Amino acid sequence: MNSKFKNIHQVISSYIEISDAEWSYYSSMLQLKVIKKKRIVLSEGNICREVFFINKGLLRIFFVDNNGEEKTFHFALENTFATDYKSFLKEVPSNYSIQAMEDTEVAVMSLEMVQIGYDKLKYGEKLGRLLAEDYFFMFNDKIQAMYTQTPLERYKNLTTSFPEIFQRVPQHLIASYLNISSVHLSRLKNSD
Amino acid sequence: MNSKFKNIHQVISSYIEISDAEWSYYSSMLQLKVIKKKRIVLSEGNICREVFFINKGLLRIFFVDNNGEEKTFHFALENTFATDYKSFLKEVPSNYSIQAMEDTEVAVMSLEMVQIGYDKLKYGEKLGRLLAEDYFFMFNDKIQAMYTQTPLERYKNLTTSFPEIFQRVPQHLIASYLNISSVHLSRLKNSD
DNA sequence: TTTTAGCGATAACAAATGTTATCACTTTAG
DNA sequence: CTAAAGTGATAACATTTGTTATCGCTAAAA
Repeated sequence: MNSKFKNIHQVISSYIEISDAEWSYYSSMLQLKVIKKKRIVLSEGNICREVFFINKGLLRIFFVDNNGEEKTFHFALENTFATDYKSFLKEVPSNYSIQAMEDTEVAVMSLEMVQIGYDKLKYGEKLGRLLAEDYFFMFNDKIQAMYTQTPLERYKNLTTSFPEIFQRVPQHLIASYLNISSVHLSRLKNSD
Repeated sequence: MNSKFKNIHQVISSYIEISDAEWSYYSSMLQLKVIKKKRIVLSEGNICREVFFINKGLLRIFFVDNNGEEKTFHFALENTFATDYKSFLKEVPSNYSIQAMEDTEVAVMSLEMVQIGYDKLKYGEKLGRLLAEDYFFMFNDKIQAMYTQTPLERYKNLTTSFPEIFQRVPQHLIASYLNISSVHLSRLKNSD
């Protein structure tokens, strides 16, 4: 069993039962890649052909608004998946770009591999369902936070739920993630 | 075949293959209900025990922010599902309330019924996956709209994508759905 | 090493949005 | 039918947030 895929094995095992035989069959389709810092692995307008599982490092998912400004949609951390799920599954052009914020080691899955998972793994469809549900819940919480919290509250929550982020990405990207200007974030930080 | 469940049958059939035998078995677990206008069918803090499929009418999903003000999260229309999916699946207290905006006819599914679907229907897990994916995509679009569009743009999009809404729900609820004050929405409307 | 580009704080000002109050009009409840 | 509650427009004002510009500092590139 390739130790490089230990993390993704653990995560998948937390969702479904998967036998060693199944895993050795399935994980043989995984590809390990290292993405250099600042490298863009998906550009807006292209079809997203890969799901990245992050072993180490940090990916940033962003899109460009009507004024041509980048908005950071999500920071994808270790042991989570990163992709444009819609573009990937439906094979339509993506609205998103994905960029490495650090040298990042990922396990890569293709669409073919995911579909083989649905068809051939005993609990493949269930895995797909549970993952979609979990990411759905995550988005749900994000929307609720956008509705109910002020930028200052969102900032404070971030400092408690993920303090390392401030060491790992520049502040103006955090501002864009919070959907406020960098000047405003600086003000909020230094005013209480 | 009960004609009251024709709509939900069509929607499910658009996701998966389901035989007549399977459907007559499965649909026998459905319950038809009529919800009177203004009636609240889920209150914040309670566990959501039902998924509603809307035959006719309109449900409003909302939560209460830190200042005690209602925020309208979603308007659920004919031929769509409405629930707090997280509360329902995980059996945890809900952050949401659900209220009928009109006399509303729904087909009701229990958690037990949904789980039987996963286990017993040939493509039950696949149905669950595809539904979770679709609602995930919907939330994804909603987040992107919140990041990239001004309130005026969101308002205009609503007028084109769902014009009837303005006849069916009061404007101040639309304002809360757009996440702006009712005064501000009134201004936007009457200023260009 | 020496530039150059990126980053974050700050000030001054502008624009967007919220708050409160009032009013006319409708719908609903008794 | 009548009173009460709900609804939407509007004005005046307050607050939040964005924009532009500047500056010093640091990190990256030549």
